[in-house]
Amino acid sequence: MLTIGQLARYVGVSTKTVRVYHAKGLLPEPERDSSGYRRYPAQAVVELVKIRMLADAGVPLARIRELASAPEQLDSALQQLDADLTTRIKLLRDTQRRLRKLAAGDIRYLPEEVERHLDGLPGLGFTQRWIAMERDLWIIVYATHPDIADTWFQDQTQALTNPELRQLYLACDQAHDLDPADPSLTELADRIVAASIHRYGAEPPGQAADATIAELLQSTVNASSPALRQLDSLIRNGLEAGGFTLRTGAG
Amino acid sequence: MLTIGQLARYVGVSTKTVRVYHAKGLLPEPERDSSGYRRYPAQAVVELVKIRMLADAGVPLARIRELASAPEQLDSALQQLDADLTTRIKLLRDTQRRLRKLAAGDIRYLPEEVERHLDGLPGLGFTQRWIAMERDLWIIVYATHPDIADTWFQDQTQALTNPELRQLYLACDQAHDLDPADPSLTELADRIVAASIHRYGAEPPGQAADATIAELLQSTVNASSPALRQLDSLIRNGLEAGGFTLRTGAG
DNA sequence: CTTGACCTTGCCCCAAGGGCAATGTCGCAC
DNA sequence: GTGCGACATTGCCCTTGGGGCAAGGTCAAG
Repeated sequence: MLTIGQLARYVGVSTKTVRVYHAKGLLPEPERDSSGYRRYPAQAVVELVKIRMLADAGVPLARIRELASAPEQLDSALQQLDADLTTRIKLLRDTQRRLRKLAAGDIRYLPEEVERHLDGLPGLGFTQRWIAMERDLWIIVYATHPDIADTWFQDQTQALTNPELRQLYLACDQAHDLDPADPSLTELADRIVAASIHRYGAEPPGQAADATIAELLQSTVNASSPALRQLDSLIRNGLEAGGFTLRTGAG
Repeated sequence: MLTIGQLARYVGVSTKTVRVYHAKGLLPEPERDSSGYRRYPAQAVVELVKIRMLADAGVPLARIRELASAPEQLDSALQQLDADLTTRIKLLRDTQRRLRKLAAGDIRYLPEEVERHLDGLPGLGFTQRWIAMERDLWIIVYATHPDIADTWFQDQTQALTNPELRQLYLACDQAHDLDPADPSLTELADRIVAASIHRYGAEPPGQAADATIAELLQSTVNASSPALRQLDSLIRNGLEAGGFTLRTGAG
Protein backbone atom coordinates (compact mmCIF):
# COMPACT_ATOMS: atom_id res chain seq x y z
CA MET A 1 0.00 0.00 0.00
CA LEU A 2 1.34 3.34 -1.09
CA THR A 3 1.20 6.76 0.47
CA ILE A 4 0.15 9.70 -1.65
CA GLY A 5 3.76 10.82 -1.97
CA GLN A 6 4.93 7.42 -3.22
CA LEU A 7 2.09 7.24 -5.69
CA ALA A 8 2.88 10.71 -6.97
CA ARG A 9 6.59 9.99 -7.32
CA TYR A 10 5.94 6.79 -9.22
CA VAL A 11 3.93 8.66 -11.80
CA GLY A 12 5.97 11.85 -11.72
CA VAL A 13 3.36 14.29 -10.47
CA SER A 14 2.96 16.31 -7.28
CA THR A 15 0.85 15.22 -4.33
CA LYS A 16 -1.24 18.29 -4.94
CA THR A 17 -2.06 17.02 -8.39
CA VAL A 18 -3.28 13.74 -6.96
CA ARG A 19 -5.47 15.54 -4.45
CA VAL A 20 -6.89 17.74 -7.21
CA TYR A 21 -7.79 14.62 -9.15
CA HIS A 22 -9.62 13.31 -6.11
CA ALA A 23 -11.47 16.59 -5.69
CA LYS A 24 -12.51 16.58 -9.35
CA GLY A 25 -13.68 12.99 -9.22
CA LEU A 26 -11.07 11.70 -11.63
CA LEU A 27 -9.47 9.30 -9.22
CA PRO A 28 -11.52 7.68 -6.45
CA GLU A 29 -10.51 8.50 -2.91
CA PRO A 30 -8.71 5.47 -1.43
CA GLU A 31 -9.08 4.07 2.06
CA ARG A 32 -7.50 5.92 4.94
CA ASP A 33 -5.20 4.29 7.48
CA SER A 34 -5.61 4.71 11.23
CA SER A 35 -4.01 8.14 11.19
CA GLY A 36 -6.11 9.44 8.33
CA TYR A 37 -3.46 9.06 5.61
CA ARG A 38 -4.59 7.96 2.18
CA ARG A 39 -3.40 4.44 1.35
CA TYR A 40 -3.34 3.44 -2.29
CA PRO A 41 -3.34 0.00 -3.88
CA ALA A 42 -0.88 -0.56 -6.70
CA GLN A 43 -3.70 -0.35 -9.22
CA ALA A 44 -3.96 3.33 -8.46
CA VAL A 45 -0.64 3.77 -10.24
CA VAL A 46 -2.15 2.38 -13.42
CA GLU A 47 -5.20 4.61 -13.15
CA LEU A 48 -3.08 7.65 -12.51
CA VAL A 49 -0.81 6.83 -15.44
CA LYS A 50 -3.83 6.64 -17.71
CA ILE A 51 -5.13 9.97 -16.46
CA ARG A 52 -1.77 11.59 -17.05
CA MET A 53 -1.58 10.22 -20.57
CA LEU A 54 -4.86 11.88 -21.44
CA ALA A 55 -4.00 15.06 -19.56
CA ASP A 56 -0.64 15.28 -21.32
CA ALA A 57 -2.51 15.03 -24.59
CA GLY A 58 -4.45 18.13 -23.58
CA VAL A 59 -7.76 16.56 -22.58
CA PRO A 60 -9.51 18.74 -19.97
CA LEU A 61 -9.87 17.06 -16.60
CA ALA A 62 -13.66 17.27 -16.76
CA ARG A 63 -13.59 15.34 -20.03
CA ILE A 64 -11.26 12.73 -18.54
CA ARG A 65 -13.73 12.18 -15.75
CA GLU A 66 -16.52 11.66 -18.27
CA LEU A 67 -14.44 9.12 -20.14
CA ALA A 68 -13.58 7.30 -16.93
CA SER A 69 -17.28 6.78 -16.24
CA ALA A 70 -18.24 6.05 -19.85
CA PRO A 71 -15.60 3.70 -21.26
CA GLU A 72 -17.70 2.98 -24.34
CA GLN A 73 -16.87 6.50 -25.56
CA LEU A 74 -13.19 5.90 -25.09
CA ASP A 75 -12.43 4.49 -28.50
CA SER A 76 -13.95 7.30 -30.52
CA ALA A 77 -12.52 9.84 -28.08
CA LEU A 78 -9.05 8.43 -28.60
CA GLN A 79 -9.43 8.64 -32.36
CA GLN A 80 -10.60 12.22 -32.09
CA LEU A 81 -7.71 12.95 -29.79
CA ASP A 82 -5.22 11.47 -32.20
CA ALA A 83 -6.49 13.72 -34.95
CA ASP A 84 -6.36 16.71 -32.60
CA LEU A 85 -2.78 15.97 -31.75
CA THR A 86 -1.87 15.78 -35.41
CA THR A 87 -3.37 19.18 -36.13
CA ARG A 88 -1.79 20.68 -33.02
CA ILE A 89 1.60 19.43 -34.11
CA LYS A 90 1.03 20.97 -37.50
CA LEU A 91 -0.02 24.27 -35.95
CA LEU A 92 3.10 24.32 -33.82
CA ARG A 93 5.23 23.73 -36.88
CA ASP A 94 3.48 26.58 -38.70
CA THR A 95 4.13 28.84 -35.75
CA GLN A 96 7.75 27.79 -35.77
CA ARG A 97 8.06 28.57 -39.46
CA ARG A 98 6.54 32.04 -39.11
CA LEU A 99 8.72 32.67 -36.10
CA ARG A 100 11.81 31.84 -38.08
CA LYS A 101 10.75 34.31 -40.73
CA LEU A 102 10.37 36.92 -38.02
CA ALA A 103 13.83 36.08 -36.71
CA ALA A 104 15.46 36.10 -40.14
CA GLY A 105 14.24 39.35 -41.67
CA ASP A 106 12.96 41.61 -38.98
CA ILE A 107 9.44 42.58 -39.99
CA ARG A 108 9.22 46.07 -41.39
CA TYR A 109 5.98 47.89 -41.68
CA LEU A 110 6.19 47.82 -45.47
CA PRO A 111 8.47 46.38 -48.15
CA GLU A 112 10.64 48.92 -49.91
CA GLU A 113 8.83 48.60 -53.21
CA VAL A 114 5.57 49.59 -51.54
CA GLU A 115 7.23 52.63 -50.02
CA ARG A 116 8.51 53.61 -53.47
CA HIS A 117 5.04 53.15 -54.90
CA LEU A 118 3.57 55.42 -52.24
CA ASP A 119 6.30 57.99 -52.80
CA GLY A 120 5.26 58.17 -56.45
CA LEU A 121 1.59 58.83 -55.76
CA PRO A 122 1.80 62.62 -55.11
CA GLY A 123 3.23 63.05 -58.59
CA LEU A 124 0.16 61.36 -60.02
CA GLY A 125 -2.15 63.82 -58.31
CA PHE A 126 -3.27 61.94 -55.23
CA THR A 127 -3.85 63.86 -52.02
CA GLN A 128 -1.81 63.22 -48.90
CA ARG A 129 -4.94 62.09 -47.17
CA TRP A 130 -5.55 59.39 -49.77
CA ILE A 131 -1.94 58.27 -49.70
CA ALA A 132 -1.97 58.00 -45.92
CA MET A 133 -5.06 55.83 -46.10
CA GLU A 134 -3.57 53.64 -48.77
CA ARG A 135 -0.39 53.29 -46.76
CA ASP A 136 -2.37 52.11 -43.76
CA LEU A 137 -4.23 49.59 -45.89
CA TRP A 138 -1.00 48.12 -47.22
CA ILE A 139 0.42 47.91 -43.73
CA ILE A 140 -2.61 45.92 -42.67
CA VAL A 141 -2.53 43.66 -45.71
CA TYR A 142 1.15 42.86 -45.36
CA ALA A 143 0.83 42.25 -41.62
CA THR A 144 -2.17 39.98 -41.77
CA HIS A 145 -1.80 38.27 -45.17
CA PRO A 146 1.85 38.36 -46.16
CA ASP A 147 1.27 35.44 -48.52
CA ILE A 148 -1.18 37.21 -50.85
CA ALA A 149 -0.10 40.80 -50.25
CA ASP A 150 2.49 40.83 -53.02
CA THR A 151 -0.03 39.61 -55.57
CA TRP A 152 -2.45 42.33 -54.61
CA PHE A 153 0.26 44.93 -54.74
CA GLN A 154 1.37 43.93 -58.23
CA ASP A 155 -2.23 44.14 -59.41
CA GLN A 156 -2.59 47.58 -57.91
CA THR A 157 0.58 49.06 -59.41
CA GLN A 158 -0.33 47.63 -62.77
CA ALA A 159 -3.80 49.17 -62.61
CA LEU A 160 -2.30 52.61 -62.05
CA THR A 161 -0.35 52.38 -65.30
CA ASN A 162 -3.71 52.48 -67.10
CA PRO A 163 -4.71 56.15 -67.48
CA GLU A 164 -8.44 55.46 -67.33
CA LEU A 165 -8.19 53.45 -64.16
CA ARG A 166 -5.90 56.04 -62.68
CA GLN A 167 -8.56 58.66 -63.33
CA LEU A 168 -11.07 56.54 -61.45
CA TYR A 169 -8.78 56.26 -58.44
CA LEU A 170 -8.18 60.00 -58.50
CA ALA A 171 -11.92 60.56 -58.67
CA CYS A 172 -12.39 58.39 -55.59
CA ASP A 173 -9.76 60.44 -53.81
CA GLN A 174 -11.59 63.63 -54.73
CA ALA A 175 -14.96 62.15 -53.72
CA HIS A 176 -13.90 62.08 -50.08
CA ASP A 177 -15.63 65.31 -49.10
CA LEU A 178 -18.70 65.16 -51.34
CA ASP A 179 -22.20 65.07 -49.96
CA PRO A 180 -23.33 61.41 -49.85
CA ALA A 181 -26.36 62.42 -51.93
CA ASP A 182 -24.25 64.02 -54.65
CA PRO A 183 -25.29 62.56 -58.03
CA SER A 184 -21.70 62.47 -59.22
CA LEU A 185 -21.17 59.60 -56.82
CA THR A 186 -23.70 57.52 -58.72
CA GLU A 187 -21.96 58.27 -61.97
CA LEU A 188 -18.58 57.42 -60.51
CA ALA A 189 -19.94 54.17 -59.12
CA ASP A 190 -21.25 53.22 -62.54
CA ARG A 191 -17.88 53.84 -64.14
CA ILE A 192 -16.14 51.82 -61.44
CA VAL A 193 -18.53 48.93 -61.88
CA ALA A 194 -17.94 48.90 -65.63
CA ALA A 195 -14.17 49.10 -65.24
CA SER A 196 -14.18 46.41 -62.59
CA ILE A 197 -16.13 44.00 -64.75
CA HIS A 198 -13.88 44.82 -67.67
CA ARG A 199 -10.72 44.29 -65.69
CA TYR A 200 -11.58 41.33 -63.54
CA GLY A 201 -14.44 39.58 -65.29
CA ALA A 202 -16.50 37.38 -63.09
CA GLU A 203 -13.84 36.85 -60.46
CA PRO A 204 -12.61 39.98 -58.70
CA PRO A 205 -9.17 39.29 -57.24
CA GLY A 206 -8.66 38.90 -53.54
CA GLN A 207 -12.31 38.30 -53.02
CA ALA A 208 -11.92 34.69 -54.03
CA ALA A 209 -8.61 34.55 -52.19
CA ASP A 210 -9.92 35.96 -48.93
CA ALA A 211 -13.28 37.63 -48.74
CA THR A 212 -13.12 38.61 -45.09
CA ILE A 213 -9.94 40.64 -45.31
CA ALA A 214 -11.39 42.51 -48.30
CA GLU A 215 -14.48 43.24 -46.22
CA LEU A 216 -12.40 44.56 -43.38
CA LEU A 217 -10.34 46.75 -45.64
CA GLN A 218 -13.44 48.19 -47.22
CA SER A 219 -14.91 48.92 -43.82
CA THR A 220 -11.77 50.83 -42.99
CA VAL A 221 -12.12 52.88 -46.15
CA ASN A 222 -15.79 53.45 -45.45
CA ALA A 223 -15.05 54.74 -42.00
CA SER A 224 -12.99 57.57 -43.47
CA SER A 225 -15.89 59.45 -45.06
CA PRO A 226 -19.68 59.21 -45.56
CA ALA A 227 -19.25 59.82 -49.27
CA LEU A 228 -16.93 56.87 -49.68
CA ARG A 229 -19.30 54.73 -47.67
CA GLN A 230 -22.11 55.71 -50.03
CA LEU A 231 -19.85 55.04 -52.99
CA ASP A 232 -19.14 51.54 -51.72
CA SER A 233 -22.86 50.90 -51.34
CA LEU A 234 -23.57 52.11 -54.86
CA ILE A 235 -20.81 49.97 -56.30
CA ARG A 236 -22.18 46.88 -54.59
CA ASN A 237 -25.64 47.53 -55.95
CA GLY A 238 -24.18 48.09 -59.39
CA LEU A 239 -22.23 44.85 -59.35
CA GLU A 240 -25.25 42.85 -58.21
CA ALA A 241 -27.44 44.49 -60.86
CA GLY A 242 -24.79 43.65 -63.43
CA GLY A 243 -25.20 39.98 -62.70
CA PHE A 244 -22.58 39.74 -60.01
CA THR A 245 -23.24 38.35 -56.64
CA LEU A 246 -20.70 39.55 -54.19
CA ARG A 247 -19.64 36.46 -52.37
CA THR A 248 -18.65 38.16 -49.17
CA GLY A 249 -18.71 36.84 -45.66
CA ALA A 250 -20.20 33.37 -45.60
CA GLY A 251 -20.30 33.10 -49.39
CA MET B 1 -7.98 54.82 -37.93
CA LEU B 2 -9.39 51.59 -36.59
CA THR B 3 -11.76 50.84 -33.76
CA ILE B 4 -10.84 48.13 -31.29
CA GLY B 5 -13.26 45.74 -32.97
CA GLN B 6 -11.75 46.25 -36.41
CA LEU B 7 -8.25 45.82 -35.08
CA ALA B 8 -9.25 42.63 -33.30
CA ARG B 9 -10.98 41.20 -36.38
CA TYR B 10 -7.99 41.95 -38.59
CA VAL B 11 -5.74 39.91 -36.35
CA GLY B 12 -8.31 37.31 -35.38
CA VAL B 13 -8.57 37.94 -31.65
CA SER B 14 -11.34 39.23 -29.39
CA THR B 15 -11.63 42.82 -28.24
CA LYS B 16 -11.18 41.55 -24.73
CA THR B 17 -7.81 40.18 -25.68
CA VAL B 18 -6.74 43.57 -27.00
CA ARG B 19 -7.87 45.27 -23.82
CA VAL B 20 -6.00 42.69 -21.75
CA TYR B 21 -2.85 43.45 -23.72
CA HIS B 22 -3.31 47.13 -22.92
CA ALA B 23 -3.80 46.37 -19.26
CA LYS B 24 -0.65 44.24 -19.19
CA GLY B 25 1.43 46.83 -20.96
CA LEU B 26 2.02 44.75 -24.06
CA LEU B 27 0.37 47.13 -26.44
CA PRO B 28 0.36 50.89 -25.77
CA GLU B 29 -3.02 52.47 -25.25
CA PRO B 30 -3.92 54.47 -28.36
CA GLU B 31 -5.52 57.88 -28.54
CA ARG B 32 -9.21 58.17 -27.76
CA ASP B 33 -11.71 59.90 -30.03
CA SER B 34 -14.20 62.50 -28.80
CA SER B 35 -16.52 59.87 -27.36
CA GLY B 36 -13.78 57.99 -25.53
CA TYR B 37 -13.38 55.16 -28.05
CA ARG B 38 -9.89 53.84 -28.71
CA ARG B 39 -8.62 54.73 -32.20
CA TYR B 40 -5.75 52.69 -33.58
CA PRO B 41 -3.30 53.51 -36.35
CA ALA B 42 -2.63 50.79 -38.90
CA GLN B 43 0.73 50.09 -37.29
CA ALA B 44 -1.11 48.65 -34.32
CA VAL B 45 -2.09 45.73 -36.54
CA VAL B 46 1.58 44.93 -37.08
CA GLU B 47 2.36 45.14 -33.38
CA LEU B 48 -0.59 42.98 -32.50
CA VAL B 49 0.38 40.40 -35.11
CA LYS B 50 3.86 40.19 -33.61
CA ILE B 51 2.44 39.76 -30.12
CA ARG B 52 0.16 37.00 -31.31
CA MET B 53 3.01 35.19 -33.00
CA LEU B 54 4.92 35.03 -29.77
CA ALA B 55 1.82 34.21 -27.72
CA ASP B 56 0.89 31.42 -30.13
CA ALA B 57 4.35 30.03 -29.62
CA GLY B 58 3.58 29.83 -25.90
CA VAL B 59 5.54 32.82 -24.64
CA PRO B 60 3.92 34.18 -21.45
CA LEU B 61 2.53 37.68 -21.85
CA ALA B 62 4.82 39.04 -19.16
CA ARG B 63 7.81 37.80 -21.14
CA ILE B 64 6.46 39.32 -24.34
CA ARG B 65 6.27 42.66 -22.60
CA GLU B 66 9.89 42.32 -21.51
CA LEU B 67 10.94 41.57 -25.05
CA ALA B 68 8.99 44.51 -26.40
CA SER B 69 10.95 46.85 -24.15
CA ALA B 70 14.30 45.10 -24.63
CA PRO B 71 14.64 44.31 -28.34
CA GLU B 72 18.30 43.37 -27.96
CA GLN B 73 17.19 40.18 -26.19
CA LEU B 74 14.88 39.30 -29.04
CA ASP B 75 17.35 37.36 -31.13
CA SER B 76 18.47 34.97 -28.42
CA ALA B 77 14.90 34.66 -27.17
CA LEU B 78 13.75 33.64 -30.62
CA GLN B 79 16.47 31.02 -30.83
CA GLN B 80 15.51 29.66 -27.44
CA LEU B 81 11.89 29.66 -28.49
CA ASP B 82 12.65 27.76 -31.66
CA ALA B 83 14.37 25.05 -29.64
CA ASP B 84 11.46 24.96 -27.20
CA LEU B 85 9.01 24.49 -30.02
CA THR B 86 11.06 21.63 -31.40
CA THR B 87 11.05 19.81 -28.08
CA ARG B 88 7.36 20.50 -27.57
CA ILE B 89 6.58 19.03 -30.96
CA LYS B 90 8.62 15.98 -30.04
CA LEU B 91 6.80 15.62 -26.73
CA LEU B 92 3.46 15.80 -28.46
CA ARG B 93 4.51 13.10 -30.87
CA ASP B 94 5.63 10.90 -27.95
CA THR B 95 2.27 11.43 -26.30
CA GLN B 96 0.55 10.54 -29.52
CA ARG B 97 2.55 7.34 -29.82
CA ARG B 98 1.76 6.23 -26.27
CA LEU B 99 -1.85 7.12 -26.79
CA ARG B 100 -2.02 4.92 -29.85
CA LYS B 101 -0.61 2.08 -27.84
CA LEU B 102 -3.34 2.65 -25.26
CA ALA B 103 -5.96 2.67 -28.02
CA ALA B 104 -4.62 -0.46 -29.71
CA GLY B 105 -4.23 -2.88 -26.82
CA ASP B 106 -6.32 -1.70 -23.93
CA ILE B 107 -3.98 -1.57 -20.96
CA ARG B 108 -4.40 -4.47 -18.59
CA TYR B 109 -3.00 -4.39 -15.12
CA LEU B 110 -0.56 -7.19 -15.98
CA PRO B 111 0.47 -9.23 -19.04
CA GLU B 112 -0.77 -12.80 -19.01
CA GLU B 113 2.69 -14.28 -18.56
CA VAL B 114 3.12 -12.33 -15.35
CA GLU B 115 -0.20 -13.60 -14.06
CA ARG B 116 0.92 -17.16 -14.84
CA HIS B 117 4.19 -16.55 -13.05
CA LEU B 118 2.33 -15.33 -9.97
CA ASP B 119 -0.06 -18.27 -10.12
CA GLY B 120 2.93 -20.60 -9.91
CA LEU B 121 4.41 -19.00 -6.79
CA PRO B 122 2.25 -20.76 -4.17
CA GLY B 123 3.51 -24.11 -5.46
CA LEU B 124 7.06 -22.94 -4.78
CA GLY B 125 6.25 -22.20 -1.15
CA PHE B 126 5.67 -18.45 -1.18
CA THR B 127 3.07 -16.97 1.13
CA GLN B 128 0.00 -15.18 -0.19
CA ARG B 129 1.25 -12.03 1.47
CA TRP B 130 4.49 -12.13 -0.46
CA ILE B 131 2.74 -12.90 -3.72
CA ALA B 132 0.34 -10.01 -3.24
CA MET B 133 3.25 -7.68 -2.68
CA GLU B 134 5.08 -8.97 -5.74
CA ARG B 135 1.95 -8.59 -7.82
CA ASP B 136 1.65 -4.96 -6.76
CA LEU B 137 5.27 -4.34 -7.63
CA TRP B 138 4.83 -5.74 -11.12
CA ILE B 139 1.74 -3.66 -11.65
CA ILE B 140 3.72 -0.57 -10.80
CA VAL B 141 6.67 -1.53 -12.96
CA TYR B 142 4.55 -2.27 -16.00
CA ALA B 143 2.52 0.91 -15.56
CA THR B 144 5.42 3.28 -15.13
CA HIS B 145 8.20 1.64 -17.16
CA PRO B 146 6.60 -0.59 -19.78
CA ASP B 147 9.78 -0.42 -21.84
CA ILE B 148 12.07 -2.13 -19.31
CA ALA B 149 9.46 -4.14 -17.44
CA ASP B 150 9.73 -7.21 -19.66
CA THR B 151 13.49 -7.37 -19.23
CA TRP B 152 13.16 -7.25 -15.48
CA PHE B 153 10.48 -9.87 -15.53
CA GLN B 154 12.56 -12.29 -17.60
CA ASP B 155 15.45 -11.83 -15.19
CA GLN B 156 13.19 -12.55 -12.24
CA THR B 157 11.64 -15.74 -13.64
CA GLN B 158 15.05 -16.99 -14.60
CA ALA B 159 16.40 -16.36 -11.11
CA LEU B 160 13.65 -18.50 -9.63
CA THR B 161 14.76 -21.49 -11.69
CA ASN B 162 17.96 -21.50 -9.63
CA PRO B 163 17.28 -23.47 -6.39
CA GLU B 164 19.72 -21.46 -4.29
CA LEU B 165 18.29 -18.15 -5.36
CA ARG B 166 14.79 -19.46 -4.83
CA GLN B 167 15.75 -20.34 -1.25
CA LEU B 168 16.90 -16.77 -0.72
CA TYR B 169 13.62 -15.36 -1.98
CA LEU B 170 11.70 -17.75 0.24
CA ALA B 171 13.84 -16.70 3.19
CA CYS B 172 12.98 -13.06 2.51
CA ASP B 173 9.33 -13.99 2.46
CA GLN B 174 9.71 -15.72 5.83
CA ALA B 175 11.70 -12.80 7.26
CA HIS B 176 8.66 -10.56 7.10
CA ASP B 177 7.68 -11.04 10.75
CA LEU B 178 11.11 -11.33 12.36
CA ASP B 179 12.36 -8.88 14.93
CA PRO B 180 14.52 -6.30 13.15
CA ALA B 181 17.32 -7.16 15.56
CA ASP B 182 17.20 -10.87 14.79
CA PRO B 183 20.74 -12.04 13.88
CA SER B 184 19.39 -14.31 11.15
CA LEU B 185 18.66 -11.15 9.16
CA THR B 186 22.35 -10.35 9.09
CA GLU B 187 23.15 -13.79 7.87
CA LEU B 188 20.46 -13.60 5.20
CA ALA B 189 21.72 -10.21 4.07
CA ASP B 190 25.24 -11.64 3.69
CA ARG B 191 24.00 -14.48 1.57
CA ILE B 192 21.98 -12.10 -0.60
CA VAL B 193 24.97 -9.83 -1.07
CA ALA B 194 27.11 -12.75 -2.13
CA ALA B 195 24.50 -14.10 -4.50
CA SER B 196 23.86 -10.66 -5.94
CA ILE B 197 27.52 -10.07 -6.68
CA HIS B 198 27.79 -13.51 -8.15
CA ARG B 199 24.76 -13.07 -10.35
CA TYR B 200 25.08 -9.49 -11.48
CA GLY B 201 28.74 -8.62 -11.04
CA ALA B 202 29.47 -4.93 -10.79
CA GLU B 203 26.30 -3.79 -12.53
CA PRO B 204 23.04 -4.79 -10.86
CA PRO B 205 20.27 -4.73 -13.44
CA GLY B 206 17.68 -2.04 -13.44
CA GLN B 207 19.79 0.13 -11.26
CA ALA B 208 21.78 1.28 -14.23
CA ALA B 209 18.62 1.36 -16.32
CA ASP B 210 16.61 3.42 -13.87
CA ALA B 211 17.80 3.99 -10.34
CA THR B 212 14.83 5.99 -9.15
CA ILE B 213 12.18 3.41 -9.94
CA ALA B 214 14.26 0.78 -8.13
CA GLU B 215 14.44 3.08 -5.13
CA LEU B 216 10.70 3.59 -5.14
CA LEU B 217 10.02 -0.11 -5.40
CA GLN B 218 12.36 -0.83 -2.53
CA SER B 219 10.65 1.81 -0.41
CA THR B 220 7.36 0.07 -1.07
CA VAL B 221 8.81 -3.23 0.06
CA ASN B 222 10.34 -1.59 3.12
CA ALA B 223 7.01 -0.13 4.12
CA SER B 224 5.57 -3.60 4.45
CA SER B 225 7.61 -4.68 7.49
CA PRO B 226 10.35 -3.39 9.82
CA ALA B 227 12.30 -6.61 9.33
CA LEU B 228 12.41 -6.14 5.56
CA ARG B 229 13.44 -2.56 6.05
CA GLN B 230 16.30 -3.68 8.23
CA LEU B 231 17.20 -6.35 5.70
CA ASP B 232 17.40 -3.73 2.95
CA SER B 233 19.67 -1.61 5.09
CA LEU B 234 21.96 -4.56 5.83
CA ILE B 235 22.15 -5.48 2.16
CA ARG B 236 23.14 -1.96 1.19
CA ASN B 237 25.89 -1.93 3.81
CA GLY B 238 27.08 -5.30 2.58
CA LEU B 239 27.23 -4.19 -1.02
CA GLU B 240 29.14 -1.06 -0.16
CA ALA B 241 31.57 -2.98 2.04
CA GLY B 242 32.04 -5.39 -0.85
CA GLY B 243 33.33 -2.59 -3.03
CA PHE B 244 30.01 -1.61 -4.51
CA THR B 245 28.74 1.87 -4.45
CA LEU B 246 25.04 2.00 -4.92
CA ARG B 247 24.54 4.65 -7.52
CA THR B 248 21.06 5.59 -6.49
CA GLY B 249 19.29 8.88 -6.83
CA ALA B 250 21.54 11.41 -8.46
CA GLY B 251 24.15 8.83 -9.36
C1' DC C 1 13.17 14.19 22.75
C1' DT C 2 13.99 16.32 18.96
C1' DT C 3 14.45 16.55 14.13
C1' DG C 4 13.17 16.02 9.47
C1' DA C 5 10.18 14.12 6.36
C1' DC C 6 5.73 13.07 5.61
C1' DC C 7 0.63 13.60 5.80
C1' DT C 8 -3.99 16.41 6.58
C1' DT C 9 -7.30 20.40 5.32
C1' DG C 10 -8.10 25.07 3.95
C1' DC C 11 -7.07 29.11 1.92
C1' DC C 12 -5.35 32.36 -1.53
C1' DC C 13 -2.75 33.03 -6.00
C1' DC C 14 -1.41 32.66 -11.00
C1' DA C 15 -2.26 33.14 -16.46
C1' DA C 16 -5.16 34.41 -20.32
C1' DG C 17 -8.79 35.61 -21.12
C1' DG C 18 -14.66 34.67 -21.25
C1' DG C 19 -18.93 36.56 -19.93
C1' DC C 20 -22.03 39.62 -17.81
C1' DA C 21 -23.79 44.13 -16.29
C1' DA C 22 -24.71 48.93 -16.75
C1' DT C 23 -24.01 52.62 -19.56
C1' DG C 24 -22.77 55.50 -23.64
C1' DT C 25 -22.47 56.07 -28.81
C1' DC C 26 -22.86 55.16 -33.46
C1' DG C 27 -25.38 54.82 -38.17
C1' DC C 28 -29.57 53.57 -40.35
C1' DA C 29 -34.54 53.29 -41.06
C1' DC C 30 -38.97 54.93 -40.30
C1' DG D 1 -36.86 62.34 -33.58
C1' DT D 2 -37.29 57.97 -32.29
C1' DG D 3 -36.12 53.46 -32.05
C1' DC D 4 -33.04 49.61 -33.15
C1' DG D 5 -28.96 46.83 -33.53
C1' DA D 6 -24.18 46.94 -33.38
C1' DC D 7 -20.48 48.67 -31.14
C1' DA D 8 -17.79 50.94 -27.37
C1' DT D 9 -16.59 51.83 -22.18
C1' DT D 10 -15.36 50.07 -17.30
C1' DG D 11 -15.76 46.77 -13.60
C1' DC D 12 -16.42 42.49 -11.66
C1' DC D 13 -16.61 37.57 -11.15
C1' DC D 14 -15.56 32.83 -13.31
C1' DT D 15 -12.65 29.32 -15.32
C1' DT D 16 -8.31 25.45 -15.54
C1' DG D 17 -4.76 23.07 -13.49
C1' DG D 18 -2.61 23.25 -10.25
C1' DG D 19 1.48 26.02 -6.77
C1' DG D 20 2.35 27.62 -2.26
C1' DC D 21 1.63 28.54 2.42
C1' DA D 22 -0.32 27.90 7.08
C1' DA D 23 -1.36 25.21 11.04
C1' DG D 24 -1.55 21.11 12.59
C1' DG D 25 -0.92 15.59 13.14
C1' DT D 26 2.29 11.29 12.25
C1' DC D 27 6.29 8.65 11.72
C1' DA D 28 11.00 6.66 11.96
C1' DA D 29 15.78 7.66 13.33
C1' DG D 30 19.56 9.51 16.05
